[in-house]
Amino acid sequence: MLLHRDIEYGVRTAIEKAQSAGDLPVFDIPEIRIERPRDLTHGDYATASALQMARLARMAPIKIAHLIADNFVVPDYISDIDVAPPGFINFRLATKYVQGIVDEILHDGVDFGRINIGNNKKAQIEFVSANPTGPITIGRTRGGVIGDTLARLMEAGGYDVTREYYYNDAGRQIQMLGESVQIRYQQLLGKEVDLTDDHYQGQYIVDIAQSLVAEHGDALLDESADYFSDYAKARISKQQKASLDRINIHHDVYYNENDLYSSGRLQEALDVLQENGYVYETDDGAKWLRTTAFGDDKDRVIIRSGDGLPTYRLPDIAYHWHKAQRGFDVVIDVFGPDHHAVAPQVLMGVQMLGFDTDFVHTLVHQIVNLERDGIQLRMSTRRGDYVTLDELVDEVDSDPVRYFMLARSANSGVLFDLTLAIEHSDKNPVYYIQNAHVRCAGIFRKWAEAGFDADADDGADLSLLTHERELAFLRKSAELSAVIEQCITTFEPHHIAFFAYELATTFHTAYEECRVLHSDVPHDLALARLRFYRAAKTVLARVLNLMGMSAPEVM
RNA sequence: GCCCCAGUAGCUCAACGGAUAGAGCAACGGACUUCUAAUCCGUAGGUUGGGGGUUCGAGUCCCUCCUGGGGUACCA
Repeated sequence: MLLHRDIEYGVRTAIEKAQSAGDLPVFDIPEIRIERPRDLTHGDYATASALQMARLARMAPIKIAHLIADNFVVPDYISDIDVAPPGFINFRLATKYVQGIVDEILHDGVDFGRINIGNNKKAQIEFVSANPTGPITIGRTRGGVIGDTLARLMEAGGYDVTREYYYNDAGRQIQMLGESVQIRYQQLLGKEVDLTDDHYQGQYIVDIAQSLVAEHGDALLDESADYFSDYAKARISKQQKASLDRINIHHDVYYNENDLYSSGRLQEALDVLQENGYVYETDDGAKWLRTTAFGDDKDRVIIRSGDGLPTYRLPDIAYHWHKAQRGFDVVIDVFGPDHHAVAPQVLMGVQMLGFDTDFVHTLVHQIVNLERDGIQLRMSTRRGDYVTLDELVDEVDSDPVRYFMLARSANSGVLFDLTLAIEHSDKNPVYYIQNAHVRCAGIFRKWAEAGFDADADDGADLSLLTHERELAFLRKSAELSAVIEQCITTFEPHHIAFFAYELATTFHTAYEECRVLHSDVPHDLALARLRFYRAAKTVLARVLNLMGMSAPEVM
């Protein structure tokens, strides 16, 4: 249950009651925000709504706060309500309720924290969408982690989520890919040909050419560049999927750009744009989209002058047009900083086609830099001098990649510390968090080794869980639903990473003082605590899973 | 030039217009015959880039300037 929603409802009802009794003047009640105060002395939940309403009510905020508190019907999960100057209202959870969170966790298991704000609405998240012209880079990796984590969170929030990858298998870049492989192939067979600056320079192109030589010898010398591009993109795409699999990222739909051509959808989009009067042609034969009508700086070319081929914008517009037609309630595009400028233009195009684009949210993230031993690595995407996802996973493993790519606001850059990421110590948040789960597992191992029944904690007396630190962990656990909600409504999945760390901190402090297998712990208390650690293990695993990370039994 | 992002503790970063701006690392001082010290407890550290404004209340909103990063293709 989302307690803050329930409290919000209670506050609203209290205000309405005070209004109808004539104690408060009648006004439209503004949005009531229930917060989780940082300071424990301010309770578990708090609201500043009395302060916000002071002007509307033309009354002192402290007086309004008291009226709300007096009219608030106290649910059984709340033990205390305080009014604090200048007009805050603080709510404290009842200890019995907090103890009962153990049962709630064990009952819900891997679904703990699940909420139904999505109501099974259809959501589509497009992420990674790297061109099949090279390996997945660390920049794309970040988009992948952000997109996949948001997908997991939205599933936990009751959405029907489709993970989609726009597979760019047409156009000039693919042409360049084919030529690059062809030239390398010819070079390997002794021909004197050279790459131009527009071609792909990476070693992986040579590797692909070498495979072709190994398989076919010189039999492909008369093949067109298309042959080479078809081969290369299939092979690169397969490798991209394998790379993403290493960090637990999988897509439900690969949407091929080529399909936009073969289905006629691209032509249809162009026709409708023309019918709607948003396209004009210049003397050189280029066709322009009148994006200035929607506030753009200048109009944009959608059909090139020389060969009459579409620029990337037209298929992008046709693709998003199709997204609008496919009936998604919400569409999220996860883009890197190199694509952020294009996004508005695409949405303008969709609007020109007659669709409202409010259902689309563009989530732009900033770049990733690497540092090792405190020294930042210099990378340049041009010349193929970049670090790939595979190299990163080879060096630091999957879990640190997932965590560090996530644990920053998308608006901030990530400075990925390669030295820290592989460090097995409390300095490394990845191990700090996972170790909490390992410590739980350790208790159950020792319990079994001591010869006790594995399920001895069934029906344990949870009212014995009175240690402040145990209760603090349970309070923190109960915040998971609100964190999931926050991540979804703000499109900011990084909050779950910070929550995971906070959860681990409250765990470790409890673990320090609340022993199970210790001679001076009474048997009843030991059973209650075993129950507690069973719940803790469940929550920790749940949160790690939401982040796409593993929950190890031993480290 | 224009657009986007950032500027918060020595460093890396949080903070849904609210209470004394928080964590981690680094620094300093403590705690292991322990269910894993891969941990815990404590101390210190700030004019939230500058200047205006809105508000009962601004790191957060508005204007302006400065600095850094990214983008500004008939490539995607």
